[in-house]
Amino acid sequence: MSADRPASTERLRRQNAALVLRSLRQLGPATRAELAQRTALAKATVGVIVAGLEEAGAVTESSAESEVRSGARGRPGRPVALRGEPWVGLGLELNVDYVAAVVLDLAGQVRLTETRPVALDGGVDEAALTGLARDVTARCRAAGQVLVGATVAVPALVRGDDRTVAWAPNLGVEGPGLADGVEALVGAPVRVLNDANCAAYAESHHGAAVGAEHALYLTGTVGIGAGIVDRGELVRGAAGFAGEVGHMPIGDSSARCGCGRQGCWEASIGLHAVLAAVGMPELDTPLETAAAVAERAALDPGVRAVLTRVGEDVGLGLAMLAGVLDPEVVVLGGYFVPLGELVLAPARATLDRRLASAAQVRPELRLSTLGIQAAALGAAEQAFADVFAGDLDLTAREASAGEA
Amino acid sequence: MSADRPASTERLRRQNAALVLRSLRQLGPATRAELAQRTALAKATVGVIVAGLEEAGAVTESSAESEVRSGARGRPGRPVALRGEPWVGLGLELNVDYVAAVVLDLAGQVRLTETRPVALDGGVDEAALTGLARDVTARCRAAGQVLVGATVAVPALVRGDDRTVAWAPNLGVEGPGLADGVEALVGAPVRVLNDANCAAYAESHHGAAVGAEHALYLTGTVGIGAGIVDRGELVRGAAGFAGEVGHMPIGDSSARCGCGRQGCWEASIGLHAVLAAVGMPELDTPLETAAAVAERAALDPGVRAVLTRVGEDVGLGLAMLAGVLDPEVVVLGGYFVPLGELVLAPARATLDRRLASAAQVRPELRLSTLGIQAAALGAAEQAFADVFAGDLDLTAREASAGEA
DNA sequence: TGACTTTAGTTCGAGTCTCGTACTTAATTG
DNA sequence: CAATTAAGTACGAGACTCGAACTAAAGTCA
Repeated sequence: MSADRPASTERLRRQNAALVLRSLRQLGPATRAELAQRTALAKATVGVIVAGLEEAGAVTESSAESEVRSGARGRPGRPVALRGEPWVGLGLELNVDYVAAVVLDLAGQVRLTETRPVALDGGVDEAALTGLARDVTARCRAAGQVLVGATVAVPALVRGDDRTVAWAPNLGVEGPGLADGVEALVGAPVRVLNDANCAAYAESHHGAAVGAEHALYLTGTVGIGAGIVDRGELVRGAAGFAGEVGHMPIGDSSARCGCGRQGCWEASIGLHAVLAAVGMPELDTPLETAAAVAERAALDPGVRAVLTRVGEDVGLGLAMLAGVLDPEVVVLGGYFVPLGELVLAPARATLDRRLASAAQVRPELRLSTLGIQAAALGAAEQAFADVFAGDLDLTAREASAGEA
Repeated sequence: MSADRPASTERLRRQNAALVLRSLRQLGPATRAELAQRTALAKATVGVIVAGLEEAGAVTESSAESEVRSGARGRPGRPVALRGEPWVGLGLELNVDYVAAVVLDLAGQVRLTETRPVALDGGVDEAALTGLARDVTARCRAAGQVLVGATVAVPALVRGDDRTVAWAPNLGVEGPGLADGVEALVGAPVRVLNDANCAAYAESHHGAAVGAEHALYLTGTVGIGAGIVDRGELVRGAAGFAGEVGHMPIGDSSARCGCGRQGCWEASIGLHAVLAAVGMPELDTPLETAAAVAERAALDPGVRAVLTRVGEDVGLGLAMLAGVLDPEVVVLGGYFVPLGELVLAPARATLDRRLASAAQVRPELRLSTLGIQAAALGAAEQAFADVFAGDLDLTAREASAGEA
């Protein structure tokens, strides 16, 4: 029920500044007059806000390039655009077989991406992540960029405090240690989030679910996880564990799952289930493996049949999730991407059959377009969440950081 | 991503006033000094806000009754409390076998409830609802009460605009007609909402889920529906249809459902499934019917076995929902209430077995305490949502309505 | 070429709101 | 009956938004 904090006039200003920033981010550059229309703020107010943002380095007057209106009547406006320069957000991903980093600027442009494979020797390589974080922050600093925050995506249950790793089956990192470590390293506020949540956030801001306020993201490798976006925000649940869909009792009820039970969804649609059914070996990465399966499917009808069965089970689970959450778009990521329509088509068909009522519209099923960097990108975007919500004031930060 | 509207100083004030109102509602009466502490507002500001609210009739100085501090040192404070008097919210429920109304005051006290059975002749009796609405509003007006808004709960899919009934299998009321009709009648803003959503809202504000920011409500009669509360707010989904859980493929996969498919959850745990399994007839209302079944179960182990099986299927579905949504509390309503532990105990056991991971905590399973009026009560509470969110200013309303 | 029109952006004063400080008020304590 | 303590109020300062008036920069048209 709303934020439980008092509102001073200063907060008022931050909120309106954030409103302008959001407008610029979502609808693109605009003159002050246009901004006043879009935000319903008074022209004078917009003028003041833009001046402040300009001084903070958040926006610039985009030197009238492509923005010249052709046959305009009066004085031409000077379009204002988000500036990519000083402010950046850092997204990191710690996974079992790789670590990744994405640097995103305020304008939404990716400034740097790096992925490093990690030796698969039982645990996760936290050192690889901190090393990557150190390198990337150094490079940002060298380029005169200023971090507004960083977020680490991990394949684990993370508490609602956005710091504490509560359960990490494959990682050796429980507790708030990871957040603390990275924070010390990058010198900016750090969040830790579940990777599926981050990927969902990425898809809704940059990927296949742009424009959808209600989206569902399904990550698929060995395990299956979901990220839920409702009203543009992540649904986290009481402890922060929402989206644990891998062990829903769906699909082949006799399939043995890694968790020790039978009938879990991921035992039917996880990568291992597919490999077992088609008799193929696991390659270095899930994406390579899935690509190999897709290649084989082109020749082998048996493989296609397996994928059809998997698609049907995917559809079954999605029908359930669609009923519960009513998303506008469902994005499939992970190993489903290389398999494409081989899985998507039967999933769509099953989804249609199982929708609860005639009035319900089938959510659009799409493949992720962000690749392996989805989670890190979403993490970087998360770092800007406070800025666009008006909780973090770039103007006030000048003291702690010069601009270019 | 936040509200996309500009913030004026007037809105600022409304927000802070709402903050005070919420504090009074949730934490009870308090002196101005205490309020200042609770809200982090300045003492002076609280003074101004309270004065405004007092003038509007929203609060009074609670004549120092039970609120006297015993051995206090300085000047005693005068506790301020929400006033029940002029401002009330109206909740209505239109169902297949009854219509109900609840009048709730600003302080959260129920001022009036009325339930009227309706003849079961095929369709829903919209006239009964409008009649009830007319009577109740008349009585409110006579008592000098002023409606801040009304909400109608219906067993139907309602669009996100909170007005349009999109799909009502048993009702003859599609489109925005119902909202328009009631609005003309009561002379206050009217919303239409799904009944499970309203009941969930009621439980989280007045019932078994008070204090839980994340709750799940399961309504059970012939059909099964869910209401989802995340971060204190209803999760509605893209079209407003979230919570349609009755047709998830769970339980006995061969069970025939009214929707024409097999294996729907409500075909396993709905009232008809129970009656068929125990060979008992349906009585006038689901609650009476369930009470009869519970009575029989005390003597007949066969009936108990059936209810155990139902409980297990309930637990199976809840395990799935708990994984997806991670609620803190799950409240069972409808016909589950009379059955009580007969269903709850096996549901808990199954839920424990099926939880996705060791870190997850089983949500607390509770029975609804609000009875048949849950939906209407939640609807009434919804009418106050704008007030407590700071979107509706009671102070400004003086013009249109005197006070007692 | 030069007045006229049209739109963009700024300046300025008024109005609101919150906040901190100082002050008044009302109780208890010794 | 002071002294103490805490609640509530009055008041001025500061921050912010807003509307209106004003200036700036283009095109239009005679």
